[in-house]
Amino acid sequence: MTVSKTAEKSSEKASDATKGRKDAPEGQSQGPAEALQLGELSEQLGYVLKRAQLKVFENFLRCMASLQLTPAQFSVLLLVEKNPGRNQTEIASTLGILRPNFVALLDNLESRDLCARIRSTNDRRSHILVLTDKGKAVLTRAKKLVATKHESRLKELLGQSNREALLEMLSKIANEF
Amino acid sequence: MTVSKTAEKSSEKASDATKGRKDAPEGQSQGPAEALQLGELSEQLGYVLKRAQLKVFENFLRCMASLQLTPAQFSVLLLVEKNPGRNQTEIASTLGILRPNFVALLDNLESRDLCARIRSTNDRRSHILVLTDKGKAVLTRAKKLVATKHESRLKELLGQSNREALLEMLSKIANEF
DNA sequence: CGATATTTGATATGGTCCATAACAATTATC
DNA sequence: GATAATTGTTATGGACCATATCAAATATCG
Repeated sequence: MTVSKTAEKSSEKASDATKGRKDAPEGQSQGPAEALQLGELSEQLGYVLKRAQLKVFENFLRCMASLQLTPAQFSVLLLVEKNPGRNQTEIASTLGILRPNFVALLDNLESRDLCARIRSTNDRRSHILVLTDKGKAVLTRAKKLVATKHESRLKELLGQSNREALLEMLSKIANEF
Repeated sequence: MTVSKTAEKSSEKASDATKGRKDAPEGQSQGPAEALQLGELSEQLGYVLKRAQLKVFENFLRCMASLQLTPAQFSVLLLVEKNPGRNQTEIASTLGILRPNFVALLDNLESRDLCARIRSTNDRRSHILVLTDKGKAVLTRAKKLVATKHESRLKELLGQSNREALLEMLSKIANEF
């Protein structure tokens, strides 16, 4: 597995296909070469899954470039909007983020005035999370960008019914594997 | 998005569902609470994709515990077996691994006598990669483990035809998104 | 041929994300 | 009221990813 993000950044130059290539000079085999055979790799769920995930995140970042939102940040905003009044531990753990790592993420959102921590009066240890007005506005714009530029691309690529089937299968894997 | 691996390590203890919970004590709303609403998050391709990917890798590592092979290492062995005589740059770039990062990965495999670097006689800059006998044997066992414990679980979960459809869609995303 | 550019493997380095331990403040438990 | 547990936080280390740079070897081209 392991698929870096650089992978195919247009590349070309080393893959000119027609380089200076003498015809079988020495003993060492120097066949037509060029493209490698992926073989069983293309049947490995993990390999394909990871490659797809990287591509999707890459595309997501491009779509959100104007709002400067990462997938993680977007998911936090979405979850806080849907579940107002929850504290950091609840939001973080739902997203699978460990509390220590959630601090810097929140610091960022708060410094940009997208999200606010409010000391709970019930339990003065915890911080209630809420979206600021700016946060709500940004999230609204973000949703539109995702819908029109990101998720729409999926439908275009797979078709509506396939898209739903894909999401369902992935959810099943995420929850029951 | 962002889904850590710790996420649900059996957890339970804070989610006892029936803790000491007085009935609406003060002004601050303290409803039944408990489970958060994922909302639109569960419809986000990136979110579900990442969660599924983490689960699959997690399961892969468990299945390969006896052989101590990571997804990345397994993919290298598979690709070297299928494409003997290729150098580091070719193998690495096919997997989307940058050459600098490929060095340590190979060092590991070579130190375990699974893979060997051979100076090419054609081009003495490059290292031809080959599997050692032990590498071939380990890879054979690894394939069996993956087939019987890992990929088999997919069929069990989704069914054969769905599994194929899933791989096809993921490949499409990986290649055309 | 010989000077220059390119390629290959490697090192060093920094960034990001993930995971654990530990702490102060607060709250729960007994 | 003493002890345990929880919350947010800091510090820290590991894994992975990306860039710049290097020496050795090769390719390119005048």
